[in-house]
Amino acid sequence: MSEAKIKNMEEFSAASGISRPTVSKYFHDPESVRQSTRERIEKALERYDYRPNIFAMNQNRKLTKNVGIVVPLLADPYFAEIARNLERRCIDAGYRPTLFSAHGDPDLEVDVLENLRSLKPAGVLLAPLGRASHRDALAKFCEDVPTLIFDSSVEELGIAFVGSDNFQFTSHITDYLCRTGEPPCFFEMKTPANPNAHRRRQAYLNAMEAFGHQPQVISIEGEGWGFEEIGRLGGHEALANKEFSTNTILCSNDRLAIGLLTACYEQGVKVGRTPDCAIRVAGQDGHPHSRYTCPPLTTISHDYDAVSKHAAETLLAAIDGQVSPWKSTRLEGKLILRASA
Amino acid sequence: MSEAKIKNMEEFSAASGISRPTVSKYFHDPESVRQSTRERIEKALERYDYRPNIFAMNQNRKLTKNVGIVVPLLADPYFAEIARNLERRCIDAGYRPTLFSAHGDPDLEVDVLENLRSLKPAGVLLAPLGRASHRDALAKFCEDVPTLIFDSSVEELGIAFVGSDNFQFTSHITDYLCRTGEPPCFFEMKTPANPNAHRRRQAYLNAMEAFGHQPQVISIEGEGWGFEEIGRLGGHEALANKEFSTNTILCSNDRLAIGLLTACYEQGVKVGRTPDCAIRVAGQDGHPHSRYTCPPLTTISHDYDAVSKHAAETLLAAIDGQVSPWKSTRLEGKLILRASA
DNA sequence: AATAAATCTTTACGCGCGTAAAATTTTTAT
DNA sequence: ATAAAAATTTTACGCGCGTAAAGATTTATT
Repeated sequence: MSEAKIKNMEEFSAASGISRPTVSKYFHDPESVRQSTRERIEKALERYDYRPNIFAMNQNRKLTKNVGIVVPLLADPYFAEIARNLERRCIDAGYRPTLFSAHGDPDLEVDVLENLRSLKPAGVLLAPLGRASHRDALAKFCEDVPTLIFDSSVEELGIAFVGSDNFQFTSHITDYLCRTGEPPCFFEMKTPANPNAHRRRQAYLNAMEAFGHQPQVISIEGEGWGFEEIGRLGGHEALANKEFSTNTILCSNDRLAIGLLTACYEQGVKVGRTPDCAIRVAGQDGHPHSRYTCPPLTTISHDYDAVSKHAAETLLAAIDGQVSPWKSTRLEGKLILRASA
Repeated sequence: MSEAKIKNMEEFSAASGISRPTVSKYFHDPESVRQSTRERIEKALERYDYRPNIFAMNQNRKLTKNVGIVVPLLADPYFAEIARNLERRCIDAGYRPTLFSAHGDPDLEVDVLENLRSLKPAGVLLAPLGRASHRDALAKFCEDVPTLIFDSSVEELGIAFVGSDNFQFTSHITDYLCRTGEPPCFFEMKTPANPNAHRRRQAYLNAMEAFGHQPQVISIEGEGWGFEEIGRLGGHEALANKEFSTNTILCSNDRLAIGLLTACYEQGVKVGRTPDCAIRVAGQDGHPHSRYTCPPLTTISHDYDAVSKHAAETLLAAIDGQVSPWKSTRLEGKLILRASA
């Protein structure tokens, strides 16, 4: 394939017959050079597999092509999935995404952002930890780097927020549950990591009132990001104490529901919507795993594609100079009916 | 906190009263300068929050402090978990890890490695896709960059291999299953993505022979990395055709087992080790999710900590110049007894 | 205290590329 | 064909730091 080794842009420009500044311009944006020039460069690119030194590039460019993607917990397949989606969109747009996880730790979140700074990113897609985040550090970061907040909003930080409409989520699934059986009680963490949880509780209360039903919220103890275990332990306790006033339980999120399902199993409580079942359980998020619980989990799913598309497009537009006032976009979810409720 | 802004090492060296080359030396390795010098630098570091420009550093250093961590599928919590572990160890050792996922796609795997090259990494921790990997591209990469292969080995590539002892895994759990009930049949993918699967099948066959039992392997169709769905569909088919010759099923891995459990549920087949259950199901891997299946999954778990510790230490030692011949290390797993078998 | 060894300072160059300015060439418009 | 506009080439400098070499200083050794 390739002939003699090219070690820098100087040599490549000689080999391609195009001056170095023009070659540099080409690598910055291939569309910025005349078509005949572009063709000559690309022909040379096929002969020699030269690629500009990324460190030298980034050192001098005012604006790099780096994009940071930061999620609270990469071990959660929900975030892994959305991160994958965002990553692809950035690459396709000619950027270099780098993936970071706060691993559920607010201090680490700050560390990650601090490290990100040194990459001089053109922009950052950030899903904050939420309640536990060090708000001031996030705010300072957002001032310095164009940052789009997704998944869970922290006030009006960054250039915009893109996420799901938690009110619609909970209203919609509460409505479904009310129409198909006993009205649900609401199963949640007392001190949730994520502000979306509060919206969901409120939406549940609103919906129940609108339907003329008596709401019941079961708030369980537990700290951190081990939601399944928290749901399992809380579920055991709630079941043992017969805290559920109805046979239908709407969980604040799918991971909590997964833990609750395990607790139900361990207590011999049969879950499902058939007559032989004792209770119905539903989740919220459309977690990648929700299809494979036993019973498969009825849930309301994020529109992964739409959220990540909107998030990536908004950030990249802002990077390209499109200034617009801070805006919050919340997309609707889709009900996924399965055997659990 | 910080006083006047420092914008480069020149200014910082002036502020700290230490010459720039010595400061440079300090940032390369703080231990390489006299203690009194180190203290003066670190005192200045507290006053001014200067950090060397990472691009300028990497441009000139023969060896960067970058380490790549590449996994086949980050959306799989098993890999997310081990990646997190490796990441931490690299950071603690003073390196800058960057996380990559091939997202189950061999072409992407090559792209990732190609991109990694431009980061001039001091070393790479690579869990290859396996069977589908473009072997030649991996081999070429391993020649150019110190690469430690983990999780699943591809011949004798890289500086070493660290993973789990699949023979021990399967022998051990097969032994357990034989001692506690009917001997198991083996549930696997016909064309597994991962070479470990072949070892496990072979170990199953060996173990069954050693125990004097008739082995039975059920190889199901399915391509790609959607193991749960493959296991579910294959499970449905095997159940419908009554292919299982015994009431005990050992799955090649936990994700397959999770899918099989879902199939069992959907067919009304009760899983567990109590008398009222129709079959027992066991997995292999100690997948983070295996605790929360219904019933919770009996499995044999990787020693996550030991594997990542050994992997990171081996790579970092090699980076530090410790040359040693290629070596394969396979660590034993621990049986985790739960309700499913 | 004298010598050797280790460390630091000074000086200087190079890495690979971005980018600015002026001169030149090519393309487009009139 | 000619002028104007657009693109390219030439020339030159700078980015922030690594690193080498020679000399000066500090520390360790006897």
